[in-house]
Amino acid sequence: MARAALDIEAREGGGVIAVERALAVLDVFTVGDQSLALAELARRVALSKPTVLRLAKSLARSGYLVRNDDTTWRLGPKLARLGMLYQSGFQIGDYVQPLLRRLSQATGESAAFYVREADMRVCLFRVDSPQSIGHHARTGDMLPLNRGAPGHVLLAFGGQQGDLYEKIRQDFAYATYGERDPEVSSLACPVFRIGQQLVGVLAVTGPTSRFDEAAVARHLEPLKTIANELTRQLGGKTDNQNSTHRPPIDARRAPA
Amino acid sequence: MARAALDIEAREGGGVIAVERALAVLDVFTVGDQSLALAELARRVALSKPTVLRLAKSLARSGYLVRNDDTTWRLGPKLARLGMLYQSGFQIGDYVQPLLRRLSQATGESAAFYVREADMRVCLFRVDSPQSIGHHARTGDMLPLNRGAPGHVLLAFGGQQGDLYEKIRQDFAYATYGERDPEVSSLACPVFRIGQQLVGVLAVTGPTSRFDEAAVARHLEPLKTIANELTRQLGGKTDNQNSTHRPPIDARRAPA
DNA sequence: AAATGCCGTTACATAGAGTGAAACGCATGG
DNA sequence: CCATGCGTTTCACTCTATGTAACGGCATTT
Repeated sequence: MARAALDIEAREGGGVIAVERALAVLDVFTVGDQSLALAELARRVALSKPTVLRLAKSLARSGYLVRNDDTTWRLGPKLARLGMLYQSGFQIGDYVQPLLRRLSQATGESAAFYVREADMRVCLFRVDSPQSIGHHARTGDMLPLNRGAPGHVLLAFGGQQGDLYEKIRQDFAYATYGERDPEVSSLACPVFRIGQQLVGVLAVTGPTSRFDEAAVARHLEPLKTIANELTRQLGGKTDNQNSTHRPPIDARRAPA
Repeated sequence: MARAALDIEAREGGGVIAVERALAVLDVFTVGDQSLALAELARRVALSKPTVLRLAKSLARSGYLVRNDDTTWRLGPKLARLGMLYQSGFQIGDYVQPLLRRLSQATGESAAFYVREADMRVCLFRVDSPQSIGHHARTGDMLPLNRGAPGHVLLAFGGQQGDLYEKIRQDFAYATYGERDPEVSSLACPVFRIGQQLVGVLAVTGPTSRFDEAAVARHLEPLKTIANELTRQLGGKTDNQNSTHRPPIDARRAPA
């Protein structure tokens, strides 16, 4: 038997080992690999080939993998369906997507919408700028909360303690310059729904090379305007100001 | 033990029962249900509550489900990531999406791109018209090949026999009026890549009420123009005509 | 107040499912 | 022509996955 650490965790966590192994097979697919051979899958998940073959067969029978004619495997269409269902469960796509397009057009940069998911942030929607370059976050990407402007804003309006987060709660905005990825900088604003509950953050993202403080100052107004519009559409109250001026201290928002 | 028919199939197919059961748990989520209770999941997959609880725990540990504070379950962010990877594996999104927007704008209807996946067609990309109404296909939806214009066109250029398909191969287009869903009509054109290999079909879709033969005649030219442009971008050869006139018989395309 | 029903969860004994080593035939390439 | 690596099948063994039963909590009903 394998006795891998992950198996023990699965069992002790009250889970099913075979299931987590199968999901691990899906997880080894990354942006680079369109199709993977059985032996390659087995190597990446550190399981025997017969075991991975059985798991892959079951994944394929359910539409989560597809077996190519050359016996390699690729991800299956069921994942697209469920990915859309995950997205649409938030019931904000109809509002967010058009505004992302406007935001991208107004700033000339890429625009994205992030939600918090446990101790991570997920890029729920994204509109690429025509001049988009390099390695940026894609829809569905999971990134850390403590790196990058969107993450910090999510933390701030999730009630995080600290001077930095106090300041973000006052400004209703935050910018980072190459913090998570040296080549990527971003500016983010919170979005609320009815009851002033945090829904997520709207962000403008661009390459650090052209995304300096002057650019941030330029992008702040359209971002705030559109974030406020989104907040209004979702039933939340706006912060009554969308200029680039330092906002007055606003105590309406209480940490959770 | 359960001895369900699906379990026997899984085993005899050389698969892993527990895995297919877990995937069945994901499959019970549909557009309506944002979050589901454990008991409801157990009912839908016809398994005992302890079993489903263990499966759900494993699904959640891997990010395929999320446990809400009220102990209900919803789909997890990993599905969005893998759904995007499935899409991007086709390496056509950068070309298709802008053209779908143009097509939707030119016709005033929704536009979609379908690919064949075994004996089904999958809506790989979709751009909703501003006047979109009712129940239409969504990105990731799996639909039958033998119902609806996109399905028939995929069959035709997949080499299907029959007078109907011979005609579609001549016209490079086909329209259906409420065939799959009485309220939905559509017009579809094939798209090819290098070597004249079928990539998928471009389609215009609208409510049957306003999608009559006159509308199809109006939409045919922009659809063909944009389908040809896409084919050109993907390295395929176009059919040398994009008018609404009956095309001459063209024998370049051989059934697979 | 008591009772009922349904929820999510835990414990446990048992059946049998999942497992990997070994061996197979088949390409591929040195 | 051998060597290597591929996908696949077989098979005996172990331990995993399973459902029943029972628990406590929470509404709603009686």
